[in-house]
Amino acid sequence: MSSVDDAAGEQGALLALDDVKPPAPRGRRKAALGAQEMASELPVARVLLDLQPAHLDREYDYLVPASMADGAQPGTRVRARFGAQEVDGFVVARLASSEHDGRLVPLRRLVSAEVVLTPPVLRLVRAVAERWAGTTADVLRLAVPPRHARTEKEPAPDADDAPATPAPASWAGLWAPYRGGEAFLGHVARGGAPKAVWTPLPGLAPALEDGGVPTVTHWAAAVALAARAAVTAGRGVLVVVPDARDAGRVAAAVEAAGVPDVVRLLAEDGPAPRYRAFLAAARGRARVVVGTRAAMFAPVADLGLVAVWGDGEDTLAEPHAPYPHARDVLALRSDLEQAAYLLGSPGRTAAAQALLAGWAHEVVAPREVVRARAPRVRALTSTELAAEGPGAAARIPTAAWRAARDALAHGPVLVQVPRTGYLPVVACVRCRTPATCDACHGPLALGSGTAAPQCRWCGRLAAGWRCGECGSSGLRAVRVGSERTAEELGRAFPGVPVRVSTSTAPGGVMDRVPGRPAVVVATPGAEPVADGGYAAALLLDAAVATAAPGLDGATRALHRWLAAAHLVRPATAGGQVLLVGDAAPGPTGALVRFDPGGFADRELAERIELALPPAVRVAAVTGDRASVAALVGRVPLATPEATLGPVDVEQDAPGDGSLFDGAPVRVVVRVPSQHGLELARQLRASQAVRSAHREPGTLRVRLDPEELL
DNA sequence: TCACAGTAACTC
DNA sequence: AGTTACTGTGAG
Repeated sequence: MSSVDDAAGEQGALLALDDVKPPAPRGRRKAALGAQEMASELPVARVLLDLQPAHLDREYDYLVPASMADGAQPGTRVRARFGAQEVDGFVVARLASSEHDGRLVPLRRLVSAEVVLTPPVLRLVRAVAERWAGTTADVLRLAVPPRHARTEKEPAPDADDAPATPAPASWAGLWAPYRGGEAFLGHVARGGAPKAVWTPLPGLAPALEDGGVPTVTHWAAAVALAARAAVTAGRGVLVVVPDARDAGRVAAAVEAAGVPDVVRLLAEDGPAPRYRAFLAAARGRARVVVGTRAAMFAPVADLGLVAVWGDGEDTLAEPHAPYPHARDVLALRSDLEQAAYLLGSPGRTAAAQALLAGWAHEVVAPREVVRARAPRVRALTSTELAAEGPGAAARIPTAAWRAARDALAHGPVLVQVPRTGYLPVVACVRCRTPATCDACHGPLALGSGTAAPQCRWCGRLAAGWRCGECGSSGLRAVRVGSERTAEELGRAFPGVPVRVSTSTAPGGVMDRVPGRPAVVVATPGAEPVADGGYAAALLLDAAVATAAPGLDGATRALHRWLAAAHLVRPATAGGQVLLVGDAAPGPTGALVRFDPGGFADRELAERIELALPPAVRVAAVTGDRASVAALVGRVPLATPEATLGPVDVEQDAPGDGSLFDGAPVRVVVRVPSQHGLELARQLRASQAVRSAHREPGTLRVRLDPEELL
């Protein structure tokens, strides 16, 4: 036994018996062997360790060496011995004594004296782990970014004590058209914690007097005013958005609204800027944090408002265990920290609608206001076009070409295409069997050159492809991508610039385009804002959008269409939206009426009827058959009536074939919402048993799975 | 009688 | 997870 352990052992015994005595070094022997002195005040640190196994998910007590007495405060990063290994952790409390009745071992190292895990965030982390049946360590990894030592040592930037400047006069009254809008804002300004699900009006905010900020969307300006209200009340603000572009837009709007100390927190900026922004929040310098998903855990001090923009975008769903969704994490957080909650989106998910059942208020504008601000929307379905003759069945029917041409005389035209690429999905020309890769069975796509089809999963070229069913070597397009669409539009409108805004386009995703005539081809979520608004938008391949598998296909499609429609001028200014292709009637009608709330209301009613989420709480357990059975077998709430499956699931994502040992199956456990937390607890307990017993195989437990069926 | 594998327990 | 302590059966 090492000298350190020896000393600690005696210290531990002392601690276990009576209250801690300052650990006076007793005897030459220990001093000679290098025993450490322990802190004289609060010599015990309770630590959350970064341990993977579920059954180790609890706190452990360590002795605090005298050298760390001041530094190892709650919230700091430490390293400690755990069994034979040394692991990272966070101090969560300093105590006079421990309840542990074994020996205590001293902390090994104070990694940094920076307090990075604040008490409110710790409470949130615990609540998220519980609610999504995950481990605290997993959630901590999402909540606290990796340390960047150099950034930590940087001198604090000169405190620009820029006082808040007045809000732009032209933005006054942005919330006035909404029922409950001014009330919400006032409540926030008085330091209250109202909760709102908000359907913003489309279009752009009034231009600023000083012209300092170009084209700000109405929603971003409205969010900025809400942030300003909370800051006025002396509290902090957190805004979570789907991507960096939106973060830039909101941050610019908040600054334009005269609010100082705005910080962007984006994972994609890289470790140093990310940690810098995180530290600014942790040190209380940032009063408004605008960021993407991971920012939902940002340690904003005295949080007064959390806002989530773009519910319905899949980037708000955390892809790492335990897969919490920003919408729900922030709802939880707003309750835990008595902060206001604002959920806004062009569309509305069933989950957002469910928040209106007793938790949040709906903030929407009356119909006549919506009608006055929205563009005119037409659905060019094939029945509607039947009279038109040959052009009706085309991907872009004659009526759409005509509308685009007319609109181009007045400004830019947005063309939304569901997919990037040229011909991203191809099939056998004769029997229409989808063309797949011989090597990995991934889908084949055709590029714009004359090159051979290429696998979208493994990248292999399929030169000399032949249909596995009929032997034909000819290919036909099943889907047309943004590149090919841009090419067609360029030919159709010679002299008009065609710009492509997609992740794979040469220029990437564009933030903004000028108000001059141009065709702008974009994939959903990548639409640039046009100065002055688009004269028209064409939403192509509508049927593709609503045919997406899963419960949320229609909701998602409607969201994408509305998001594009938001960028178009009002009907009174000639703005027009054309939905092209036969989509499901539900979302089509909702787009024409510009009514995501009504759609979500019907959607939720249907789910209540069918006992589908979010009307019920659902957990999906995926893995090899034996593991799934064992895990679910220990969950009392998983009664036969509450359990669906197991069903075989195919792992269709490229390259995650090795995730599970055997053929994966999935069991779905479905319980009434009020039993949701208990279900999560039971699943967590069962996973702890599983890890303690070292049951073989691989498993994934997911609450509120986004994709079902 | 000792060996070593399979297993149960523990880690502050 | 990583490690150790502890059963049990088997060859010598």
